[in-house]
Amino acid sequence: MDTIFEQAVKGDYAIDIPKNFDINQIFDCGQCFRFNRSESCDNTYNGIAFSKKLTITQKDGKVIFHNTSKEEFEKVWHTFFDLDTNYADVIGSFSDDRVLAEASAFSSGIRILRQDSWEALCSFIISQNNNIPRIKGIIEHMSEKYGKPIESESGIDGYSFPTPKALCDAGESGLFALKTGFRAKYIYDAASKVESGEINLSEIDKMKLEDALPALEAIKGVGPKVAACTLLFGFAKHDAFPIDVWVKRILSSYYSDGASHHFSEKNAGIAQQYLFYYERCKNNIFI
DNA sequence: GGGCAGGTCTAAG
DNA sequence: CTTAGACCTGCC
Repeated sequence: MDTIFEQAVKGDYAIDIPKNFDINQIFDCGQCFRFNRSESCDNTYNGIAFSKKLTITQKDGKVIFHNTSKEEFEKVWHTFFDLDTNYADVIGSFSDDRVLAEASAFSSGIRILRQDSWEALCSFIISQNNNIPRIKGIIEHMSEKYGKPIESESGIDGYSFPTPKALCDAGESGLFALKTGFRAKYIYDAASKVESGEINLSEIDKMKLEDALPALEAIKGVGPKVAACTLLFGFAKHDAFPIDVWVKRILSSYYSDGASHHFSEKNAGIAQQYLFYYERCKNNIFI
């Protein structure tokens, strides 16, 4: 029932592979939790973003957006895959740093997805002190229970990520029932503050990084790392620089001066993602 | 089976 | 301002 053709067929939309585009790196580098490698088709991922189901294949010089119109590609996926950013230029700007240059070369197919800001906020709250399989499981169950079904001729393709209101209505107990553990009260606080307008995500979108970080950190359970991830992956603020255990390890082992002047620049977040992916692959952590 | 996972909160110095 | 412990749960 889940069979799809790897080649473009009627109803699909195909483009030439953009520079610096590798779906395996894009979806396995840990930035996004709702896309999964297809078990039946090579170089194919299935996922949901912005209340739409996408099956995507990268093959024979093409990227195929299955069952997708040109209009939907231009309206949703062009932006989602950040196709207007020139990653070769970004990588070029890292060439003076030996470690970063090596990590960039290794990870050159990564693009920072422009995900929905609310979904990114929730997802990275859930990610704290947690592992990827469980994070994905919680998000899927949360969507099934509190999201809306995404319908097609073949039935229900999946569920959209729940709105802030839906998670408010679920209540802390409803969220705890999803096995979110101590994060339930954090997710509830985020949902309440966004739903009430105390936190305004479109205002945060307009803010400079230095203002946006503390604005998000007003939410319980949102610290510097979750705030930076939210801004990098949910607001496309490429200067946000999340420091997790892996990046911390790189910083302490290769930048013994402690200072990380390279990482306060405008594309520090992209640098972070290259370093993160590079370090995890070197340590055989397959996401 | 037990440690650990893309952290953050809280309570103390 | 810096630093231990605790924390839900279920992978590895």
